Amino acid sequence: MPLEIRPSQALRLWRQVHLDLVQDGEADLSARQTAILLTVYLELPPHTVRGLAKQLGVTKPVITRALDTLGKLGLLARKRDEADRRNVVIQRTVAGALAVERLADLVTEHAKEIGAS
Amino acid sequence: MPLEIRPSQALRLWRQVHLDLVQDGEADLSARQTAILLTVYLELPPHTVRGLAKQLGVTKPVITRALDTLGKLGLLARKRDEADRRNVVIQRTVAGALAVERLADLVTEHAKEIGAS
DNA sequence: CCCGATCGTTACGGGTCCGTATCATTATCG
DNA sequence: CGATAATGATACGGACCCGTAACGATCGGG
Repeated sequence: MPLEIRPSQALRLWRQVHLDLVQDGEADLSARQTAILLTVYLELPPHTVRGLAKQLGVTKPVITRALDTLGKLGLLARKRDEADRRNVVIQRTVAGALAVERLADLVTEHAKEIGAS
Repeated sequence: MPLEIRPSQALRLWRQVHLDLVQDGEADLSARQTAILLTVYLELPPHTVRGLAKQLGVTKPVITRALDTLGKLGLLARKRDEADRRNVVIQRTVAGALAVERLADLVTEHAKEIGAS
């Protein structure tokens, strides 16, 4: 069964969630960083710099820098692939999992409130 | 009727929309910038720097800088308030309205696909 | 009129990020 | 072997953004 949502509801949901993220002092992630974070947490491993760059349609340095920042925030971790030492595997972290879970709660919560529009 | 969505669906929706925004070469807006943009387009005018700062729980320079960028992108416009010339009124633009509309379509479209999970 | 309050902007030092080009490291295959 | 390919990181000049503090412009009340 498809998820029914009207454009006006979609926008209100989008705004409310972003408002909460800002107000709660969460890290001010860009769309790119968010896309990377969620891809790592939702798609099956392994995740590499090259793979992410291809999926997002951006260059490799963009991914490297985003990983620098997300790593500094503790939301993701890098590990050398021992099988092929050219590769770097991007891994999840406890803090990252919590942040993603929190985002999911935020969305579902605001979705409930948005019923009547 | 409340909008029913499960956490796993919420995350998939969030990822898909962000992925589209990145892939389509849209401006890489931060959470703060998105919150400002949607607030201006969804809430009743007038919008001022001070009012936005209070709503988002950030300082005034944050709003000023975000308006610099969003203005440069053509998504918002500034105008001096002639009644009280200390104030600046933030206004919508055609390009901004289109971008917001496009975001709404993106969300509703992906919501439809996400039914079975 | 003038003095305090209010508004948005700017200055500052420091961090992040951009795209392009180049790099070192590692793997692969003739 | 050695040459080539592939991966992720780095250098670069330039742009953006941060938080704190100060600023000029404007309004309003005594």
